Amino acid sequence: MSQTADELPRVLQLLWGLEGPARPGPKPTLQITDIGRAAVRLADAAGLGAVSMNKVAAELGFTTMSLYRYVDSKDDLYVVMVEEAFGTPDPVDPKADWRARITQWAVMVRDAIHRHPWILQVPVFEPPLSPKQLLWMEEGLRAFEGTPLTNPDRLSSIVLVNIYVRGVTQLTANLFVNQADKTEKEADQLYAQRLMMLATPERFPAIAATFEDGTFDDGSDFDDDEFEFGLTTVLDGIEALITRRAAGTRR
Amino acid sequence: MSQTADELPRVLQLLWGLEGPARPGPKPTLQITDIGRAAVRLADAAGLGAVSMNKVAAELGFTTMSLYRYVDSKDDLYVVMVEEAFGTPDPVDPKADWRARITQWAVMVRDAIHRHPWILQVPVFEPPLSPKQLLWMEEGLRAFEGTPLTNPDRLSSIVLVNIYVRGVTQLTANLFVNQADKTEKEADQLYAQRLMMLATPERFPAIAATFEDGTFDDGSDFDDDEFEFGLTTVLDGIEALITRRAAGTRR
DNA sequence: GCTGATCTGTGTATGACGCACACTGTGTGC
DNA sequence: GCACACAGTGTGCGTCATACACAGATCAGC
Repeated sequence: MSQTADELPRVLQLLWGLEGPARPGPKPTLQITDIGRAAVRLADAAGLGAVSMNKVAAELGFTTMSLYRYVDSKDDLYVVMVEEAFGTPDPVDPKADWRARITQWAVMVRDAIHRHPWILQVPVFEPPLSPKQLLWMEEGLRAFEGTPLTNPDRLSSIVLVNIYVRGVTQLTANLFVNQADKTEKEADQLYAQRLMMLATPERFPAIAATFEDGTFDDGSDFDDDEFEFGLTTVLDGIEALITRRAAGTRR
Repeated sequence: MSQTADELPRVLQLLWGLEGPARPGPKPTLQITDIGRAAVRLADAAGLGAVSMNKVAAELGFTTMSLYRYVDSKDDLYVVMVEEAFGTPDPVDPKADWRARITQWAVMVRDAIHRHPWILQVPVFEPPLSPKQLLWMEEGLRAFEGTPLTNPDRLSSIVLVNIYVRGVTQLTANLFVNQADKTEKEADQLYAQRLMMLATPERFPAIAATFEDGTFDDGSDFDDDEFEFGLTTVLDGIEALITRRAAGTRR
């Protein structure tokens, strides 16, 4: 039933600073954050594909296998990288209303991803348990303080916002994760060209109708517009729930 | 400016059936869908990690390198796999209202992912251009017929729904993608235990408050509830937009 | 029906990768 | 002062994506 610290995966123990009692033998030279930082440096410079145990170790002046003293697998390395890349969230403005607070939180998440676009390529196997990820979650939940939302409501809502931000950022940012030899604009134009060639009005009337009036090639900031559109929509949905809860409705 | 078929990546040419003029030399033995089906079989049986060029080729009785006659890279193989895995969407019910239609569409997407959970692990580099992906998009757009939403509204909305379904399914389904040696329930319980151990009320009051009243261990169908909660919220947000558009507001 | 261009599928090879394992030397707690 | 647990090393294995040269098959054009 109860759970003790030493049953945790080693990575989580290290990230949470849960050292066991003092033991004989040499002390570790590295800190897990050193490894994370080195890996993040590589990923920022050349994408997630450039991160290998070998390269990270070399970056630190160690051998490949030494990393396995800190990290049980490459997936664990990813956990450390994400932890490092997201960093600590700024506290949401306590004086603002919930919409402004959630927006602030969503923008922070998006900015973090923009700083480290490879985050979206990291394969996810488990829900987060690392300290900074939980801090982000905590901060997100706090943004709903003062609303009539129940605790499960708040959890589901912040999860929804998080899902949205990740998803839309993946959609709008994946092109500049890609290769550096194409600008985002060029990639967009190429896509629009191909889409209009393939999605013929006969077989795909709705798609064709959507794109024929130049939705794609207006110069406006498509990414920001799309981000705001979806966020507004999600917030409107949450607002509807808040209204219902304020009226005392259960469903 | 204009785009011709032969500038398309080979995979797209094959998926769209855009054969060039007849040329000398032997005709291909395989069809691109054969490759997709074989790869999907492997992924369904043992996860995306079990898909290698080698194994797919062996499954078909060919050599590894033969696949490169059809597919330029492993990423292209992924495209073919996703195309095969999603299949053709059922048409949405034209008599239902837009909420029912979108819900139907969202459930279809979710079901497809549930049938092939590895879909969520496939790295995404480009927006989709394959025929069946466009068919899903077309069908989603058609679900908004009869609403006062503009074409860009509809595109953004269906993108939002798609983002949501993928995201929430990843969150609720990633555990059964994982290893077969843990049931989903066990994994959930382990997670809840660890979360309650790590997210102490002093440092993480909001998280602790959310989980202390047993949000996680009620036996109810957490996945379905969460899916419905978010979808309802998203649809409520879109409904707010529809109301605004019906009132003739531009913003 | 011949011919030659051209394509399909094969065989071999390469460099990178994650990681298992046995080992060495070190420095700490007793 | 000493034993020994542990940090970091070196080597090696199996797997992977994919480059490249090649052999044989096959069809278009004459």
